Amino acid sequence: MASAFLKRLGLSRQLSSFDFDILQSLAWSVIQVKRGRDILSIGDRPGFVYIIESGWAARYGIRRDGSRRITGFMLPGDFCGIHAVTEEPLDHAITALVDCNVGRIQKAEIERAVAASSAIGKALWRAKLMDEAILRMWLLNSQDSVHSLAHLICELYARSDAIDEVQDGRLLVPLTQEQLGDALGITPVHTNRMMKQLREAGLIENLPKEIRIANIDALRAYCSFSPHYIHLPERDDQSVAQRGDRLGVT
Amino acid sequence: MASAFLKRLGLSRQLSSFDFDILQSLAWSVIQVKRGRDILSIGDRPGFVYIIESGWAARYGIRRDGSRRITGFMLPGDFCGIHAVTEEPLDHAITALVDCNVGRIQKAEIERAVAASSAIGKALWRAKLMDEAILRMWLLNSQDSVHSLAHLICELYARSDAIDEVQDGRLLVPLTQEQLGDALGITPVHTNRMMKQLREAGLIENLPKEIRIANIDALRAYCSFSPHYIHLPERDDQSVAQRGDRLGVT
DNA sequence: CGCCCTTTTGAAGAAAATCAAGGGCAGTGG
DNA sequence: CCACTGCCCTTGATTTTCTTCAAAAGGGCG
Repeated sequence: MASAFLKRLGLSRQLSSFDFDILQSLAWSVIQVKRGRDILSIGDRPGFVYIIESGWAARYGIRRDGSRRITGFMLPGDFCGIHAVTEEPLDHAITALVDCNVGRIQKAEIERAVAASSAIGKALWRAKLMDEAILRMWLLNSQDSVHSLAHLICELYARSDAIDEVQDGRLLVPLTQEQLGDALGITPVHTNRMMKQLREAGLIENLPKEIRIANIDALRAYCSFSPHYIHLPERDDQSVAQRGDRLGVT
Repeated sequence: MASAFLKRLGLSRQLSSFDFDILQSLAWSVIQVKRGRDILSIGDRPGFVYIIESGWAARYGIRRDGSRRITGFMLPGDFCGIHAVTEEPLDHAITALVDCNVGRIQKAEIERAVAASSAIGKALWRAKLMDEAILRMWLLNSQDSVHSLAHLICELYARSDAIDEVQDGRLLVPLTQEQLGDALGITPVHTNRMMKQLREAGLIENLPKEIRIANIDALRAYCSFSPHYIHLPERDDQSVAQRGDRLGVT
């Protein structure tokens, strides 16, 4: 079974080895999705749950005027299509922001796993509640663009960190300014200016399609980011010392 | 058991009389919450699931600058505190927008019901997915204030309609302009001006603490509202004729 | 009656969108 | 190898949208 999915659900630390055995017994397959292609489209009734194995994807909707709004990012281990339990057609689309490997598990397999272990059901709930908490935070945080941008970067850092995709305190965000703007609800031009502000404040470094965050603590302080709402095991609780060692800090 | 909750979960039309029997056997109590009081506060680990029996409530968060952002409305039958399954503290608060009667059911009771019937578990999933769909729509729709406001009113109309709180095609929204503004992320002053625009366009009538929508179809057309995303049985599918009769339309 | 809350309106200022143009870099093809 | 092309980033100038500050009017209630 998909390793990213196992890792993601396992983050809750509520799964037993029995639960992992069940998850590993699920039949799954992998598809490759090129950057810019949709993984799921509006109106789909997939029958599968899709899991990002590698790459970044996003949920989005299109407005009346044709503009796109990204309503959430999907990192490795995140899944979509779980709405299939309700038989409803999807009300938004999912697109690959970079080339992705995407795992698929049939809905019936998921239902089998949930029936076999209430802990797995709870882990799925927990992941869904995290999506919801992030959505609420995007709304709460949509006041001024610079801080929104900083907060979004902190979110992506925290989520990447949870799945061990942060190296030496540095995260590469493989997104264009247009993609970030679509997530913040601002224009690419304005996104650029806000990036410049963060850059000149010494909070991020950025190159084309890359943002580097060297000093996450400063960035967090800048936008009052507190990772609790994401409900993921925060590394800095138990291993801030480790990371400090790696960075040669303190 | 709480009648509003039964009605709400029953909207999915996937519950059998067996399921309703289970729900009705759940032990519950009712508390009264005055307008302006919190039902749940940030950091709470409630142990109960709370259900609005009557009145309107809202989820909200407080920003660094002290301003409030409403991230969702709760109408009769809607519930909160279900996050308790994950043992996480609440990351936002719930407040009564008007005087409310609120039912409480112990978490363990809910878990018993879910264990006894997968249909009940699915109904809870469905309700959560509706919350999420609404959050996504708030983000998608946050482009220009007039249309956002119109869209929000359409949402509240659709949700009220689903629980039979629309009379003769007219809905009374018992919210102040400040409360609406907190939900849209705009100032009360600007909310007022946007209301004026809708009023002068003949789309709504409003008095202090009341918005009347006489012609919902015109309002929906104005902001391109389509109720599908709410995933509630739309009345206009099966009973448009009925409502038309009541209104004397067609 | 007087107070508080809500609504309403005006005027000035800030934030973001829009319009427009130029530059860097990678990949493609001659 | 180099020119061309497309995509992304960057910057400036103007306009629109929303906020902020200020003030006043209406209604309900002790």
